[in-house]
Amino acid sequence: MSGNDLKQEVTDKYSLRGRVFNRLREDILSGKYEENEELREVAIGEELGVSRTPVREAFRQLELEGLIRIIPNKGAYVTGISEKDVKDIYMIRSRLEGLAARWATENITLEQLEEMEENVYLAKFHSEKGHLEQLAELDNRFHEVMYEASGSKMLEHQLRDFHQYVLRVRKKTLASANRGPQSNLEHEQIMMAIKEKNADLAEQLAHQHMINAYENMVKNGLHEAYAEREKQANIK
Amino acid sequence: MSGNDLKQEVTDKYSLRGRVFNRLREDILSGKYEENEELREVAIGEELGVSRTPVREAFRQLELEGLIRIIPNKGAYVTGISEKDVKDIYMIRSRLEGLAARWATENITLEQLEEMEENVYLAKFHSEKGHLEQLAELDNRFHEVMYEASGSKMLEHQLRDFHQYVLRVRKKTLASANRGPQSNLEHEQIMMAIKEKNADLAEQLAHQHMINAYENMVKNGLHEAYAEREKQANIK
DNA sequence: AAATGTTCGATTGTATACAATAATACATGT
DNA sequence: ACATGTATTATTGTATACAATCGAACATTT
Repeated sequence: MSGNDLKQEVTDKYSLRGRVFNRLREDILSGKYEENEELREVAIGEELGVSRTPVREAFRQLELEGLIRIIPNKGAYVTGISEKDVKDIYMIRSRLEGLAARWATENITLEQLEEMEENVYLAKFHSEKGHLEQLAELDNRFHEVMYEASGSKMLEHQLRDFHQYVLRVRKKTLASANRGPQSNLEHEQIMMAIKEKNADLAEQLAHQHMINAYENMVKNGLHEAYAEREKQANIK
Repeated sequence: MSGNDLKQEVTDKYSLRGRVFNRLREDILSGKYEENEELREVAIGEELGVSRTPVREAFRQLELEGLIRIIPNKGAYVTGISEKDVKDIYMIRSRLEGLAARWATENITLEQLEEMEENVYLAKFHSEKGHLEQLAELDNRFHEVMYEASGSKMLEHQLRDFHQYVLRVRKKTLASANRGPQSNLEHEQIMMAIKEKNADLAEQLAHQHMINAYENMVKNGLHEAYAEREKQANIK
């Protein structure tokens, strides 16, 4: 590896700590633990059949990932993500996706470009057939390829981080069936700009693509999802 | 606190783990431990008078901060930051600084704006007197205020992370005395754009400001600093 | 009854003991 | 001499024991 990441991945999948970390992350992102829920070291340890040590170490990492908040001598609590945070992330991402598109224009390999083209083509097919799952998968993959093509581990990592982080919110809003075709059309335009080596246009399009995605999310009830959450929290 | 950070700060300064973390971070950033140096748990523990447990937990956090790399069952190694990484970070920062300037334009308070004005004024004074240290301090502070004024904890945290990260490189390059006045002039322009509520201009200026800072760094021997480092590594 | 101590249990923080792993040096066989 | 296997040792990984801290319930005082 030539350059080092700003943030390191947790690659150690097979140590107990790694397993605890991955499991907890998944459970938090999937919503198994709800916001502000307290995580107790022994309870988690017993559930996964390990002692407190690896659990504690996993906690420390989850804290830096922003998934839990540790109050010294008190406890670990699942963090929430506010409506404004979501907006901020999308706006930040819009800038960085633009940069990724620019760099991809400069550095993309033939294979990567071909995968992009195929992606757009396949998405068009699944879109017509109404295959939402495949469409979501292709959407993710399109962005992944662009990140890789950017040739910047640094940027790639940042964007992946953000992407994962907002996954929590995606689950709260409706899967928007009607955004599929439009989103794919935008992918196609980005891909074409990259292919034609028009970095300025690629950046601009990728930037707007993310803003459109956010606005679609708002339209599909981001605010309502939060209001609902508020209400339920008050009941308890 | 309304919104949560994407990445949490390590606030726990008074636990042993917090102290180990902060100490190690400082030592790595200051260059006490060189690139690829192995950090042994017992050795660090003895040096700071603590057992392995808090050291290990600090290690796990430093890994996610990207300052060390842990290879399972093997060891913890101080990570380097490549020449390309530095460039990437500056380019990413340029985008995000631009966004921060935009949001600052929308959200800045009177107090914050006044601090910016005072900052620029003071910097002009110290620049004429050749007070490099105060100038560097004011430079940092200018950006800090802008981050705060952006009103986005998310963005603020990202930018602070990047800023800290490149501090390691700053030490390798010369302090550029002649950039001072130009940099402050750019600050003034950014401040004026914010004051006049011209968000587009503020974003554009802040963006360019960071690119200029990077190019100045290159001119002042970033590449040479790396070449020198290569050479020394080969000798060993 | 309200405010203030106080005790006790639960939980986190740290140290230490033990297990697993990896690297090194050495021995052995070809 | 080279390759391969093996013992040794240093180091990390995990479990557990003990200390410190916090909070809730109860007791005490006014």
